[in-house]
Amino acid sequence: MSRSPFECLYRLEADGVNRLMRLGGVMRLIRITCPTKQMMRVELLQGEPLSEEIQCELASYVRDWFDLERNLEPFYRMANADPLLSPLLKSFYGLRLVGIPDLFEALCWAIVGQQVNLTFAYKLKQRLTEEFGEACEWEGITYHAFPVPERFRDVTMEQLCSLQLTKNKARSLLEVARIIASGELTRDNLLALNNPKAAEIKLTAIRGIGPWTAHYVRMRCLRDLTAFLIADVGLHNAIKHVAGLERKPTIVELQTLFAHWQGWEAYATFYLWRVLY
DNA sequence: CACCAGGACGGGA
DNA sequence: TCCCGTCATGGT
Repeated sequence: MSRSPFECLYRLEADGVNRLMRLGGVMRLIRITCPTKQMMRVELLQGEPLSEEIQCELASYVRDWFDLERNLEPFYRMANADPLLSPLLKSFYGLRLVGIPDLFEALCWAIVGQQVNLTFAYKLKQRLTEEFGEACEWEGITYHAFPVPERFRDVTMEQLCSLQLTKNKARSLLEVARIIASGELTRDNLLALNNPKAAEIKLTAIRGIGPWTAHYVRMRCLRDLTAFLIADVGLHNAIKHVAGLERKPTIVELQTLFAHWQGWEAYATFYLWRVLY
């Protein structure tokens, strides 16, 4: 969670994380801590108590966010026997693939992250969030939530470009907002396809969404662990670093590696990314 | 000023 | 289908 100091959608504080999120149509501020290694506590920081139904919704969001239902033993068995991954287990044992359960947020994050360094990508996300998202203040800190797609109905390309998005990014963000707001594209639809390739085809049909973005969304939102970011510059650099190479790996070398990670490509990628920060 | 960054697209072979 | 030039914009 501490990966980026520029993260604007949650705040780390005293061994826990605070986050503003929409629950049952209302913005609520929640806090998550781990009192013991076996327990995660989710509490409400302000407002009326949650109904039982909304409590369940929140619980399932948190389970999804941190991939809590996943049995990682098979991954660790595979990684232990892998020369590239086994050293990572010592440092990151227990790390789960942090998700982005909201499809619109995941797509936007991937779009702003295309071909720019992460520092700048975080800035773009922050500008979008502060400009169009909801916010609340608690104990002197302002918390922000990522905007909902409906918020972009009357937003123009020029507005987005003034936040330093490129024209292509502005255009595809507005298009994504439109088709999600209209119900044309939903996370449940993509999951119901129950077919990674079909989901990829559906996503890449959108202008501005290429293979990298589609796999990124499969990995972070649809929780498809076979997603592989073969063209990801960050992954290339991570492998170069871990393997002690003088150059970045070739596509063929990457294909060989991914072949060894069958079924856990996304976790391997997520663990490798960690060495960069 | 050059090169890089968690790419996408379109034209041509 | 595959390769390659081009676009685009802040960081370092």
